Amino acid sequence: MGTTPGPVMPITPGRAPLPAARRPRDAERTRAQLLAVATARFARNGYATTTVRDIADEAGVNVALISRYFTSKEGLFEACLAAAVTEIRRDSDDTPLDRLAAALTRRIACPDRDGRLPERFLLLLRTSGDQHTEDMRLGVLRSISERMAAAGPGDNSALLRAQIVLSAALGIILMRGSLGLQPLAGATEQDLAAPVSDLVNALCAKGRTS
Amino acid sequence: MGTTPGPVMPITPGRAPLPAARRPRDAERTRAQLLAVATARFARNGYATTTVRDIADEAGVNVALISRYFTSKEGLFEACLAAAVTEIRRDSDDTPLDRLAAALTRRIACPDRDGRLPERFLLLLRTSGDQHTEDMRLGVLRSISERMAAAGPGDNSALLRAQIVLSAALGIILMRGSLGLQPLAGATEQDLAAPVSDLVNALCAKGRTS
DNA sequence: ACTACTAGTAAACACCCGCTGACTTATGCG
DNA sequence: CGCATAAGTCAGCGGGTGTTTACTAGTAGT
Repeated sequence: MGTTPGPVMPITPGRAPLPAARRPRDAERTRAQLLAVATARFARNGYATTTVRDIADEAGVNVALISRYFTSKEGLFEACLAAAVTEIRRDSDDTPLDRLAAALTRRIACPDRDGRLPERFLLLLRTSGDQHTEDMRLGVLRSISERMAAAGPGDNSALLRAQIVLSAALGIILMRGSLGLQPLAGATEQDLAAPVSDLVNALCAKGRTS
Repeated sequence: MGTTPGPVMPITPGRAPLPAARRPRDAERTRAQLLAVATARFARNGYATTTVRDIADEAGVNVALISRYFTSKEGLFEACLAAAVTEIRRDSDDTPLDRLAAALTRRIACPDRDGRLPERFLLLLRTSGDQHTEDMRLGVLRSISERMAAAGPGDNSALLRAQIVLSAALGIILMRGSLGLQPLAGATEQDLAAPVSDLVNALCAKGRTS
């Protein structure tokens, strides 16, 4: 805009005059930023509502870079979902089965320092209409519920019960993050601990009633 | 689909040649049909994804009638949500509190003859961005959860627990109707009865553990 | 310093969306 | 019948969407 093309700052052109770690032209960085912004907006507002211009503007880059880096809006969504799925899978495998209730509570209550955990799960509930992303979504939900089913007794209804618990968790996340129903939306991890524990025990515990 | 009122049959133009009670030009009927189709599509595919032309085509009428009868697409959505809310409120008031688990199971399992019950609840999870519809949504969720809270003991956490049960129910409906996760999606009312009963008892029953 | 290459930009394209105004057709009433 | 009115249709408008093409500007290799 106002930066004339003339030699304004005659600093030594050899090395970087900036303090440190400032690369104004970093493809990986902008790519990652695009991914982060898109994930947040897709999770919060859904696929169809979110526009590529909004994403690009918030990321501070040009719209065309979305098509360049991710082929299309749908490609960007797929990349977001893929990243979320691998992260969910990773810390799902790290969770010991006997700590299931506590882990679930933590996921629901968004205890992560950057608050990005429930965002990933919210993204699982968003759809772009593409079949490939639908398969990814179903795949991770299936494997999580299968792992949860292993925590309880070997009933033939164990998987069904695990999926009900998973549905409950996602429902709570949706209610808190997207609908904002009070007092559920404002409940802390401590508030949620006992009820969620009751829920998990009633459906998945080894010594459940029925 | 096949009943086009085109000039195919040159019957006597004086009176209605059709058997009986068939009025091709009925404002209330087309209005109701528009509402039914819109509710189904909004619930299944969301607000932004659904186009007014799709709705009009499926209803078999012209697009302009949506603006005529409901002012705008958002007005149509609001009408759909209002109808769903009153219906939900009505049969929520008819449900005795001690039958809560059974009633919830029935709502989840879609036992209605026309299969429209979970559709209404699914609509509660869709948003158009308008504040007025947001208030309607939150209002019905709040009153339902308050009524459910009255079923259990008078804890200060009763409302929170009731909202968790409600979130679980909506999560299950979403998982069954929109995601299609098996075996949950294919579970019958009988399959769901015991797990849902356990869930409700663990969170809302008078003699619960914690 | 010159050049090849890549990150990033600007502008426009083609399309689809919700909506509208003028028009056509059927119904009800005198 | 004649006609006023409501029900329904048609074609097109602005506007916003995702995407592309042509361009500029930094950066690394020699």
